Amino acid sequence: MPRVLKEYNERKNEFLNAAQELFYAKGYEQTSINAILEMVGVAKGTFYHYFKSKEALLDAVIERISGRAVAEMKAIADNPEMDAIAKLNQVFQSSGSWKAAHMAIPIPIRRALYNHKNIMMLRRMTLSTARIAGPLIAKIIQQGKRERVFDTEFPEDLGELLYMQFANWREKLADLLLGIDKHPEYRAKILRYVDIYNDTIERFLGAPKGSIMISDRKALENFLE
Amino acid sequence: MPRVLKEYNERKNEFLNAAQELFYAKGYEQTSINAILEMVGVAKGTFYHYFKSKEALLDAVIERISGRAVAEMKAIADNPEMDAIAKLNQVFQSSGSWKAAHMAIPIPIRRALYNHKNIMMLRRMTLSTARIAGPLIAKIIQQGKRERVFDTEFPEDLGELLYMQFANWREKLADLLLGIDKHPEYRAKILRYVDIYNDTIERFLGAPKGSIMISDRKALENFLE
Amino acid sequence: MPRVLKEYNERKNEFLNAAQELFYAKGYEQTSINAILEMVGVAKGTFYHYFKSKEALLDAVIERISGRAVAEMKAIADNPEMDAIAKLNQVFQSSGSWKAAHMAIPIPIRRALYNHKNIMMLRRMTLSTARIAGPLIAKIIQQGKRERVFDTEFPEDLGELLYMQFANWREKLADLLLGIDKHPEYRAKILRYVDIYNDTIERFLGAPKGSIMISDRKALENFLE
Amino acid sequence: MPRVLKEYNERKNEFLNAAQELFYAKGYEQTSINAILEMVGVAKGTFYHYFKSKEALLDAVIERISGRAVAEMKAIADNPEMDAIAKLNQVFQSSGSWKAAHMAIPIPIRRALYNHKNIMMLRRMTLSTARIAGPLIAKIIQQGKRERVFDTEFPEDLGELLYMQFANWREKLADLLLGIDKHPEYRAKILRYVDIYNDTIERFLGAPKGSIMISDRKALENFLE
DNA sequence: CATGAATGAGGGTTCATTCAT
DNA sequence: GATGAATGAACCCTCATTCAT
Repeated sequence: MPRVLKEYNERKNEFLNAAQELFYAKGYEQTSINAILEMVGVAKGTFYHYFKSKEALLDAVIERISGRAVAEMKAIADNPEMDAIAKLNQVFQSSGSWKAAHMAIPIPIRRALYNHKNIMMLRRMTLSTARIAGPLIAKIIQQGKRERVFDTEFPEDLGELLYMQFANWREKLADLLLGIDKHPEYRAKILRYVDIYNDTIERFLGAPKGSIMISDRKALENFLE
Repeated sequence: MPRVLKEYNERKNEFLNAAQELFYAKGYEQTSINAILEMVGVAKGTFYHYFKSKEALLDAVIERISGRAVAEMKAIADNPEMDAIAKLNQVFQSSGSWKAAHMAIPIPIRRALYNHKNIMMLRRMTLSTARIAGPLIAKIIQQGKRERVFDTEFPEDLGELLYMQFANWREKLADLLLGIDKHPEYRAKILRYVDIYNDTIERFLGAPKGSIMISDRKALENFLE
Repeated sequence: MPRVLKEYNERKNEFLNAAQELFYAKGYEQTSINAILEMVGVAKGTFYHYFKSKEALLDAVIERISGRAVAEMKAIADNPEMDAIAKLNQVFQSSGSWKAAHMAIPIPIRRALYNHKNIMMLRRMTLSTARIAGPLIAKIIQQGKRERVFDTEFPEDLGELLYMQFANWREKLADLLLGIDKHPEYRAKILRYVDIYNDTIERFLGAPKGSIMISDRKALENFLE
Repeated sequence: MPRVLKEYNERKNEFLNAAQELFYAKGYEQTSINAILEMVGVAKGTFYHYFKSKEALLDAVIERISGRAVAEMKAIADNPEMDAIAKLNQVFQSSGSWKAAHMAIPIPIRRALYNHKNIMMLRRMTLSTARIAGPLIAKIIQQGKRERVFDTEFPEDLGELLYMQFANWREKLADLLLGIDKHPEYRAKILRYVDIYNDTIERFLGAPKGSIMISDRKALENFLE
């Protein structure tokens, strides 16, 4: 194999990209270092210049993903011009994870991502993100209390709980989406669930009816064609 | 090793028992067929008389567990003498999985059970149970509507969603319980979460304030000593 | 590869034999499990039915070798018909390790055995043997004291020390033997050393001049042709 | 890493120092070039400017150590003012290797040094030293013969043999010292061995009783507190 | 002289599964 | 039904060494 030299961070990113793609597609346990090596196109030993172990690679992948997700959220949460409801809706709707996980990703990969062999990574990503996203969302909720659109006694706790709820909803949605071929009735079910879900969040926060559109019904309807 | 002959179903149950214990304690991937064999006290080849593969064993374990959980629920749901609220509270509170998962199980095992290496099995158990428990709970909700204690437009969907919500709560609770040693403040957080959680369910169902005690605050308070 | 079934102990012995030969010839570190497998003619996984690890195999090899050496010694030491001097001479002269290590073994293997890459195993064999041989020899020395042919204050300690001395001498001798091609003068040196060595042991034990022939001069002279 | 230029020999010495320390502490095989590089604070490729291979480095380390040991001995042996017995006692007692190996070195390092994984290097050092030290000691023995305090027929051979004997004794002593924690009775054993050992050497050389104190009983007694 | 990314053969080990007995 | 020796692909990882810069 001809030797191709690259800068440290460039190669490291190649590893992260390859790993992320394969972990998504086949699951962490099911992805061999060999497969990653092959995708990056380097020799066996090269891996260990960049990561101490396979597990360290997983950590890095997770950290990168949740880091990116949080960065987006942070930008929204810190925007001084938006009101709390707009922020909340956008934090989730525009969340890279949402779009990325559901719309843009090709179906076979999506199918793999939510395969049960993959749950572990997904869960760790969720938890890792929640830890940072929780306080961020909590701040939005507090803003909402000041703006008198939210009414809740537990703004801090709700930040994290809301994010977890979102993550679970996302998984449920993915599940249903992937089952549509077999169960056409899922189409209607999904739209019903969107309503229930948004409604639930409103009750959660004591927000005005119809204000929360964490999951965008319109976008979904379009997607369901 | 002396050859011990047993009835087909007896031996099969021994396999299921051993597998369940080990899967709980160490996770599915981390449990080798060898370990199961050793626990059952039987030779290598014997395994394949009972299960086609390791994966088939997992399926059987999951099926058995969710079958048991559902049987308990069914008995409660079908009881003609209870009102809906009592049924709902008891379905979850007395749910074998709940007690089993949190109170009776020794800490190290609980720690293992909720380790992220184990999530896959837990998730599959939850999904498997939810599929059957959903309609059961839906029936209770409908009874509640007839009794005018619940007020919701989506009784069918809520059955399943409620169960999933419960499962997520259970995981979150386990997480917090296991972290108490390191973070004493979790003690207070857990009790706060119980309130939030019960409150959430009430809003979910449009139930009277204070009626829902899916998670029993008193029991938890005692447990937290 | 066609499957060949053997009895547990037979196969285990095949492993021990192959390992011993290869460890001797190339050293422990330099011998790959693969090489052993190839020599035994079985598949990779088979190894781990018999030994928990490569290190466990080394332990077993060492134990077997020193076990055999000691068994021979024990037979001599326990012989009620021999006097102490005869026993002492025979314990070492007839010691399997001695003959095996120096006379019968083909030169290239002998060369390898005493290669410095191999010292570790040799040393462990020596120590392992010494631990058991020490008390055995001590008993002979005590018999010698009773027979008034040995005169020493430390019969117990001398048992072990004598064995170690012997082992060192054996190594030195091997060294010289292997150097004979390059240094013809070693021939004379070896014979001189035999004398010195036997003399040393006599002084060690306070034995009569000429009584000790731990290393057999005659045999060596013959060998040196 | 900033590039630091050093004089050839200075850097080479840094390599030797690092290697010696690590070889002692972890054994040759167990020490990776990487670890040495890290300790020197220099990049991968640099190593091969100074040593052709890892083995060449070991050779250099051994050569340097035995060179130093011999230099000390030589100074004593060539001292025209000392008598043979004083020289002999001092050659060993003051031998850097002795003090270094037993008294000054911290226990964990000593434990490592005499670990069986390390024997190969130790043995090579001993042999390498013995080759040069032999004739030196032989000269002292001959001086002793002239001074009529030694009485032996083989002064030349005894030089080397004496050194080897010393080396073996040193290893045995190290072994016992390291076992003292577990076996308190070793304390007495060590002192007994010192006596036996010195006595042995006297008989070896035909030296007056009590003249030889190659191992210093007093120093050891103090050390054993 | 020095760097450090890259090599790649090879290491020991695991384990679900097969099959002759 | 049960045994357990045997399989072999695949696993993760190590490390002395090379070489473009």
